[in-house]
Amino acid sequence: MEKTFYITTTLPYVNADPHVGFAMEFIRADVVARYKSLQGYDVFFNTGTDEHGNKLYTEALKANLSPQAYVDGYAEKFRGLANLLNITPSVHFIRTTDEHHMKAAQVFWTKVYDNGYIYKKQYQTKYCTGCELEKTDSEVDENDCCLIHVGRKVEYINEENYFFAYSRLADKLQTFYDAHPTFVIPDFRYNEMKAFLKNGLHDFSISRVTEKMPWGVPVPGDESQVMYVWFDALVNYISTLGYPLLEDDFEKYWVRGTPVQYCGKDNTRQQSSMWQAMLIAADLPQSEHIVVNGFINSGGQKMSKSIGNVINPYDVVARFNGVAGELASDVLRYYLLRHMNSFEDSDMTNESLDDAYTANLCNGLGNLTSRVMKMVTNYEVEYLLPTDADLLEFNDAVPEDFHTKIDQFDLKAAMDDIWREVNSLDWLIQNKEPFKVAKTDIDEARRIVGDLAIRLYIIGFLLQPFMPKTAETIMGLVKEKKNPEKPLFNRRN
RNA sequence: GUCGAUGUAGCUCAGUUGGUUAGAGCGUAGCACUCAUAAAGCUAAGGUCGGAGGAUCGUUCCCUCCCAUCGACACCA
Repeated sequence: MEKTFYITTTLPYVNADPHVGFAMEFIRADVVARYKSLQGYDVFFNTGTDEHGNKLYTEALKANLSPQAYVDGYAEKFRGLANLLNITPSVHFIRTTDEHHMKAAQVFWTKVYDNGYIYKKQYQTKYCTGCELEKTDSEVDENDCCLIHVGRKVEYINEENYFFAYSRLADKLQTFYDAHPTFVIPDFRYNEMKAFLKNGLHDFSISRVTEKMPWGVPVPGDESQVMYVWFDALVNYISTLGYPLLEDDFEKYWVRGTPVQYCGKDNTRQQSSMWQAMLIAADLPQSEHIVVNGFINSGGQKMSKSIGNVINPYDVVARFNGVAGELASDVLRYYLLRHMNSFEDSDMTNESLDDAYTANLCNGLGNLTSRVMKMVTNYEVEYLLPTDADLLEFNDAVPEDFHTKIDQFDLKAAMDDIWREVNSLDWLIQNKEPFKVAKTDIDEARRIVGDLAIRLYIIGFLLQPFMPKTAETIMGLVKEKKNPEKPLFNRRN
């Protein structure tokens, strides 16, 4: 039976331009997807956009647009990210406003309802007459006063909502956690989830009154309610696989494909607890791993428009177009993959990006390629390259633990391995001085340079999932024994 | 407040089941080479390993307390 693999990002909520934090998540998932493809897996890679809910509804009204038109505009911006970041072209892009998804969400709801995990209950919402808005618990102080209108107590409004019987799934969730010690990665996030579960689960509301907020998936059999956006959005991870159909792609990728879900740390609970409980309630198998990313700050502060430190992925790629040409997307990929911590919060600035570019791409990888290939062409060196099959195995040509690091989603550590190899090739050239040897013993020089070329090829090979275009360029040059016509990465002025 | 982390060279971080001079990359200064994108290589400067106690022959690495920073503690996609 063929090996299958499933990986998905979270679906970003489309109330703002694509954030570099999501670009990082998207790139990481892409690296794993590409890596698994190289390993011979049949890979299903999912991403998309989350497009329902109150926030988008009110924003659309403000912009004088229909909600659909409003989210259509954003969906394109997010879809464009795939091109910008050179994401593998076979990526599936699902929108929660897709007709199939909405139907799937309704079937999912019905299944959970039939299993007895959805019930109707009076729900008390908080309403600030100053803001003329409903308030959540985090938007009021301990005396139930609005944080914006200080001292003004909110009013309580009773409405009927559907609730999800989360609390009744605690035991099953606990059993699942106990049996899967690496379910959430990294483990400190898993510990948070275990503590959360231990503190006890409360049922939560999963619908809204249509009259107030119609922008959602209608609750099956009750036109007066729409699903709360969380409930509908989470179902995308399986609706993209054809759910409610349980054969074909669903069986192939969800059941057999060890589903991996990437998310940001603000999504840990939704992915690793609530969604898993929902799956149990619908009699469906759990995810295999939830991989949680940290946030990207800039200059030690959270990115925000008012501080003016927001870094837009489109701007970054545009900025490197002039010096790196079609490899510009790889510059951003390189930086986010190697210079951001694999699991914890990281800091990104244009200065550190420029430093990393100059040090490791211009002076490192790019320069190494030039110096090796120049000698290959000058001395007319011949060599035999290893096969893909050789390189996919654990062998001497591949850094120890390289594959393990990727399997554990520590992509930064794997990148560090590759650059250790770049550095050691530079050191080798300096140490063996083939350019001097060539003057007295051309055969020996060819032997040294041939070895360098093979090792450069391996660097290109290993780099494929991380920096696809750069990898392809390097492997092509070594294969064809050609000197690059121009530097891979030009220096910035 | 409760629980959990983190605090190591200018910056980003690694590290030791406790044992002679604490590591890497980037940055800085000097030397030197020419295959290469004035790149690469070598050398150097720079740290009381957050603070205070304790256990130990001995700890940055164990225990206690304190300080600082951060995260989780649910209806914020």
